[in-house]
Amino acid sequence: MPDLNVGAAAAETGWSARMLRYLEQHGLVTPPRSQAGYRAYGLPELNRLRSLRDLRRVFGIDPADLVFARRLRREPELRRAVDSWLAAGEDAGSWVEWEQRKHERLLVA
Amino acid sequence: MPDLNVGAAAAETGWSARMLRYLEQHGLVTPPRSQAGYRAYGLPELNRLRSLRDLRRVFGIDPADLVFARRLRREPELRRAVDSWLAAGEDAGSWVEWEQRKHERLLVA
DNA sequence: CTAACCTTGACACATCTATGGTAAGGTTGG
DNA sequence: CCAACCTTACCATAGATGTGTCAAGGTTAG
Repeated sequence: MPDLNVGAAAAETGWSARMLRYLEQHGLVTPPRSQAGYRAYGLPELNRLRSLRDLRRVFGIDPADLVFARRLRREPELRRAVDSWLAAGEDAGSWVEWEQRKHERLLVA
Repeated sequence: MPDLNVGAAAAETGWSARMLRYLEQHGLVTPPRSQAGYRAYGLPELNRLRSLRDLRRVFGIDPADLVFARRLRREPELRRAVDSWLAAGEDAGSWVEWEQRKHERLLVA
């Protein structure tokens, strides 16, 4: 099976040609180009498009989420910051939070 | 220092009272409530609000990003799916992709 | 009791996202 | 050479997000 142009790839994967260009613009699926500049979707890109569609259907995630998830894995500082921020929120009732709060507890009670 | 009401916490952290309620609505900073239902921001919440402000300033992330990052760490299936989808995209020029593409390469060339 | 808080809920609005369409022009295959 | 693709670059728009403000009513401190 040869590479597909944007229209054929759209028909094949259930996206619109417009969205294929949109996804490329955001770096999510970037097919190589023919010499004339035509997008050439091969097996890797087609699989990527299909699984992206599944991700959306199953988990309800949108392209912006993927873009952010990519930032998380490309920027270790961001990842660490976000991760520790979230971790601090999961410890409701933890020892640290209890220690931090007990003063106010006394004052409020 | 006793707990702060929403207005005082806003003044203290640089957010607006409106945004504090908004952040609570999305589960990002959820202070305990007084008996009358007043939000009571203690040290943990104030720190959380300040660091959230820093996260935004330094990395340009918005609340929606945090909400999604929280989904990533709470839903292992989602995390695995997103992670492997992204991993598949980072291997431009990898062996797997080269293997997958060489057929089309031949046909297109 | 009153002023100054707080509560929820609603309306408003700018901005961004996701998507479609359309126009002007290049490429390709019969 | 012509039909049917493709390209980029716009304009439009429905829905979501982020934020302010206001109204009707409860709470609290002096």
